[in-house]
Amino acid sequence: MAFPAARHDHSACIQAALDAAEQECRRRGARLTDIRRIVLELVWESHRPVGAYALLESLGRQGRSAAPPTVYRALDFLLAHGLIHRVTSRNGFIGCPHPGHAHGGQILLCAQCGMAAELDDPALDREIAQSAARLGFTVNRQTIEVEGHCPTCQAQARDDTPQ
Amino acid sequence: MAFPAARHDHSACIQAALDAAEQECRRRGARLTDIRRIVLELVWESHRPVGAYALLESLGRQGRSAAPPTVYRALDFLLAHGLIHRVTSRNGFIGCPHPGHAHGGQILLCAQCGMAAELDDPALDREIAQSAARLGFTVNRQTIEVEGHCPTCQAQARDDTPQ
DNA sequence: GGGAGAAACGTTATAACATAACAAAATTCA
DNA sequence: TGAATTTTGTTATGTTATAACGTTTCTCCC
Ligand SMILES: [Zn+2]
Ligand SMILES: [Zn+2]
Ligand SMILES: [Zn+2]
Ligand SMILES: [Zn+2]
Repeated sequence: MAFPAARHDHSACIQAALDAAEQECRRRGARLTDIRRIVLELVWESHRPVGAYALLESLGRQGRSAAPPTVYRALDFLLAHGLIHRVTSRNGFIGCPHPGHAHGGQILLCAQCGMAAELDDPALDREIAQSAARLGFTVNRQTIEVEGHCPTCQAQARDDTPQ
Repeated sequence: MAFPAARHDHSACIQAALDAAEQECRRRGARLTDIRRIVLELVWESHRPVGAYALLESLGRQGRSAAPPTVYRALDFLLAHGLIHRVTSRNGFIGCPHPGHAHGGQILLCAQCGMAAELDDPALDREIAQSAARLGFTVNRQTIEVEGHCPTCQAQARDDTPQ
C-alpha cells in the first residue's frame, strides 16, 4: 500500500479498481449498476478524498445530473461492499485499492497535497483491541485517520529549503 | 481513563473538568469567559458526544439563547486549548478529562449506550508513527475513533441473554 | 412470455452541521 | 481615558446528509 507517487499511471489505478469492484460484486452477488460504477470511477478520479457534492457536480459534467440521494445511495452501496472508505475528518470518500481483503480503515492524509493512502497494519488493529480490552471494551469498528506529510511533499520541502 | 460507569457521581466529573479548565486557562493566559465556561459545562452534561446544535438548545433552555457562531466560537476555543475533543465520526464533541497532558485523540465509543472514553495509549501513537514511517510518511495529528461495546453494556447483554 | 415481488432510481423537500461578514460590546494596557 | 485588541451578537448563507414517496427496472417463478 505505497503512497501514490506524484506521477504514476493513474488510469491503471482506475482500471484496476473498477475490475476489482466488478469481481468483488460478482463474488457477493451484488449489482454494480451504471450509477454505482460511475460514482466509483469518479471517486477514483484522484487519490484525494472526494465529497458527495463534488461527485454530484462531476456527474453533472458527464451529462448525468442527479439529486443528492442518488449519489448518497451509490456511496452507501460502495461503502457496504467495501469498495470505498469514508474519511470522516474530511467528509469525503476514497476508493479502496483492495476490496474484499478485510481491513479496518487506517488512512494517511497528506496535509500538503491532500493525497490519501491506506496503512492497513494488522498490528495496529491488535494493539487497539488489546488496549481497549484493558478497559473492558470490545471493539467492533475503528476509524484511524492520520494527518501528516507524504514522501513526495517532504522531498519537495527539502528542495524548497536550500539552506 | 476508565470507562465511565453507568452510575457514578457525575457532578464530580463536571466540577473536576471545570476546575481543570480554569487552571489550564490560567496557565496558558487564556480567557475562560462566561460563554466558554457554560459551553464546556454543557459538553460535560454527559459522557456522550454532543453536537453544536444540541449545545445551542441547551443554551436556550438556560435562557442564554444564541446563534450558531457563538457556540462554534466557544467550541473552537475549547478545542484550541485542549479542553474538549472533536468526535468526527459523530459530528460531536466530548470533554477532555485531563487537559494540558498532551495526547492525541484516541476515543472509544459504545455503540449501545453512546458513552465515550479516551484511550490515550502512547504505544499506539508510536506504532502508528512507525508504521507510517515505513511508507515514508511523517505524522502530525491522528484521529482514532473506536466503536464497540463498553463494560457496562456487555454485562447487560450477558444478563439479558440468560441461557 | 406474464406477473408478483424486490431492488434500484428519480424527485422534492428538509434536516443537520458549519462558516462568512460585519457591527457592537467588553477587555486590556499604556 | 482612550486606542488597540479580543470577544460577542446578528444576519445570512454555505455545506453535508437524509426523509418520504412515487416510478422504473430487474429477478424469478409460473
Ligand atoms: Zn493512481
Ligand atoms: Zn503530499
Ligand atoms: Zn461523569
Ligand atoms: Zn455502553
